[in-house]
Amino acid sequence: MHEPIPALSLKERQRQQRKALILQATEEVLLEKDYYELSMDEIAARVGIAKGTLYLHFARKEDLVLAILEEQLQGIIQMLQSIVATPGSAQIRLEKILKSVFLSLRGQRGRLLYALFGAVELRSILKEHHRSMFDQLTSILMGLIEEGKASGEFDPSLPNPIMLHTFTSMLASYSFKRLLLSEAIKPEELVEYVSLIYFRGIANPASSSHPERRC
Amino acid sequence: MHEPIPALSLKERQRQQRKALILQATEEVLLEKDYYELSMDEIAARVGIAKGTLYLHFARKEDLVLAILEEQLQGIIQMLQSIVATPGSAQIRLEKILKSVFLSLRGQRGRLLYALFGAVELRSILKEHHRSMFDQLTSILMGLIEEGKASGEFDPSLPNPIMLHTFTSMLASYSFKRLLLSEAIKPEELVEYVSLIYFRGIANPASSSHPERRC
Amino acid sequence: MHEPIPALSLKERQRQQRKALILQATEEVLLEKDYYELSMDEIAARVGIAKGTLYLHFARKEDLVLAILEEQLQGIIQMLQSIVATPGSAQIRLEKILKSVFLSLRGQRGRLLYALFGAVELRSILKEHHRSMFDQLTSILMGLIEEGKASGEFDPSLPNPIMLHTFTSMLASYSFKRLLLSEAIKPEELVEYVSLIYFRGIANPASSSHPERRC
Amino acid sequence: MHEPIPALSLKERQRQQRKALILQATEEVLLEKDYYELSMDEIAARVGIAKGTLYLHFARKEDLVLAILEEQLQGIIQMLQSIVATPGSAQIRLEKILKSVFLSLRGQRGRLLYALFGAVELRSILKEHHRSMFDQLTSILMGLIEEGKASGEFDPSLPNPIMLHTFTSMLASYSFKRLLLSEAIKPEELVEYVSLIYFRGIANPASSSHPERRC
DNA sequence: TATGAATGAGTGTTCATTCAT
DNA sequence: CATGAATGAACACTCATTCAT
Repeated sequence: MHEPIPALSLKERQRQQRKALILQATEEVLLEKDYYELSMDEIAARVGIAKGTLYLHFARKEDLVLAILEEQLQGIIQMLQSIVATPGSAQIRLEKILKSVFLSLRGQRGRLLYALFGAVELRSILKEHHRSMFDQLTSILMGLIEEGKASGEFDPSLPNPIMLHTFTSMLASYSFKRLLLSEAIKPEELVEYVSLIYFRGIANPASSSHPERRC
Repeated sequence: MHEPIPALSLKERQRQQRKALILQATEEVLLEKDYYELSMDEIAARVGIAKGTLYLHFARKEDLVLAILEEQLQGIIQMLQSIVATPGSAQIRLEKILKSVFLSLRGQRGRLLYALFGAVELRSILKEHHRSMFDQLTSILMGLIEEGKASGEFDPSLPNPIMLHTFTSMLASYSFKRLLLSEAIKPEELVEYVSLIYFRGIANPASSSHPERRC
Repeated sequence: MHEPIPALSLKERQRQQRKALILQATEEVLLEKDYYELSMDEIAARVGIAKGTLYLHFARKEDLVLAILEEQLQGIIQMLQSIVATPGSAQIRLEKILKSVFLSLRGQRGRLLYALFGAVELRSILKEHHRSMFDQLTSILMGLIEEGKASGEFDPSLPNPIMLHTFTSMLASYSFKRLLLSEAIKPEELVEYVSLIYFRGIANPASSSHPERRC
Repeated sequence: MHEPIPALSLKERQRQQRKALILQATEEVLLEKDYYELSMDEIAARVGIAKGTLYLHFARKEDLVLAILEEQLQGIIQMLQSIVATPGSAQIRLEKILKSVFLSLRGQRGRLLYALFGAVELRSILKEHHRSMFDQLTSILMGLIEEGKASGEFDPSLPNPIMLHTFTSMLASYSFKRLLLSEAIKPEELVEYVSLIYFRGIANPASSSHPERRC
């Protein structure tokens, strides 16, 4: 009489487990093939379940990919939040974010995200569906930028959206991705120089925190 | 009576016209769908010709898209070259390039290029085929950057590839594209601020050309 | 309660049934059209299933036809083997083979085999794939011929390959096929005379078994 | 006023020449590809004329192939007739025919004929169309057989159709064709042995012309 | 007359989705 | 609930044939 819930939860837990397995298998495949080459057959085979079973968890192929995107975005948001919660100036924390993203580019997560991003950019259905998560993402970064402005680190004459989008341009840059994957440069080095350019570019000219600005 | 050429040209002109119509229709569709959703049936229907006719002009779907990509890249390369040939400092010319690209983003050309770029990223076949054009493109920009370094405009301590890829990150940025398409900002304004950030970022600290660096 | 097999067999039986239906329909069509005119659409329509279903059983059109060829060749090989295992002289058994083939010519099997044979001759892919079955087939006949020679029935001065191929020329003769299908002659009669010619032709002149050779 | 015909003939001659070129090109292609791989495009290209022009000479692809078949059959008929007109016994002349056919098997004519034969056997349209030529062909051979019977060379108890079709089975045998193309045996040798078998098989037992029949 | 661009029905094959078991 | 056989619309591509020039 105490808890019918666990009994339900048991099934539910299995269900979630199965769902997680499907997502995981799909991610694996997505690292090898792109969205259009991804087939439900292959996913089912890799999970070791019947194709029909996939549809008990995800009504459409799209939903499956959407779920992965959501998962990944969630991961990024968490990463951002944990970095934001870190002590240090806005610049230091933005640098950490840059570094974290660039370092992830060679790993699964990074490659997966770019793969998804391509599909997301192209397919408006996907685009619409995650506006809120993207908004969350940008508002976290925007918070940091505002902080930096408030603290006098950043140039107050620059419009925030531009500072934000310039930053995200570099975060989500195919140019840098290619550069990193070509192994022509190490992520740490790239972060260093890109930060140098960006933060010099948005630095508050009135501030004396940058040695090269001193006389 | 002294031109056998026009007679030949008549048929050829019609041929080219038809080809242009196909390319144009394909471009239109590509603005709505991506490469994989693009169907030869739809293109034919939109041009108003039979499907088989498409294949008189392009042996494979790939070739059709490749032709568009080539055309667009050619256009960009020409744009870059004509801007590079313009008088002015490296920075001024890079700014012109930025402006030209951002201004094009609302037009067909810009959106088309982004659409293709997505596909290009995904399909290695396309990637291979146009490496030389991409190389041409980057070497033009690299030339400007080297010029700017030689003239003392740009920070000599920054590695050229990083300066280049930071620039292209902004040129080919989905963030800026979205910002512009959202009509939240005018291209001219965006160019102004992005230039401010980038060129401040890469400016030669030893140079006194930038008023905000003076004491 | 001691058979998990029937449960498995149920689905499997249905599967095999469906497969058999497809093969049968394909055979029917192959009696009317040749390999190139055979269309997956028509087969599906004739079986009364969707086109896609065909591909659950045969990955490619080729495989479908190959399966039929294999089936038919297997049947012939078994027929040959069972006749070879029969008592009697080599000549008697070769005659039985001739009779069996000629009798089958009016039935599906015979006509089907000729239809396939045409395609086999033309398409090297099919040719290669079944070389071993053809080899098996000829080696059975060759065995009989060698037996006949060893027993003194056949002329030892004739090269075996020629005796073999002369025999198969008559077995797989379009001329005889046409003659039989024209109903101008009964298979039994044809066998009788053709045997007379062939075995007189290859008879051992030194042997006294043939009355017409006696003085 | 004497002969408007030559003037017409000039055009007509050109027309026939063109037609011959088309036939020749088609034959060339047919030696490489089979009927279904044969494309009107390729023929036109090889002749060096426009595809539409083909249709001024042959209303359908089928007619073109039919014309070649006719041409080839005509050639064979002439060959048969010229051999029949030769002095010698029926057997000797039939042997010449066998030799002539086997020798041609490695050459263009032979291969072409087999290629056509495959298509002809399968496609009833072609089959119907040339019944008369086939009839001519068989009646020539039948004539020789009757001659041989009349002269006492051949066994009078064998039905003529069977003697005829046994002969054509060997003439048009895929088995012998393969044997010859495999270069396992020389045509002359094959003719020798096949003749031995066939003519021994159909020999008149009452006749004393065959040494091996003597006591 | 000769052309060759245009046609469009037809091909084999794929795959997300459904549903009877 | 899980299955996987069945579906059928969709796809890129081909080619004999037509016909305006």
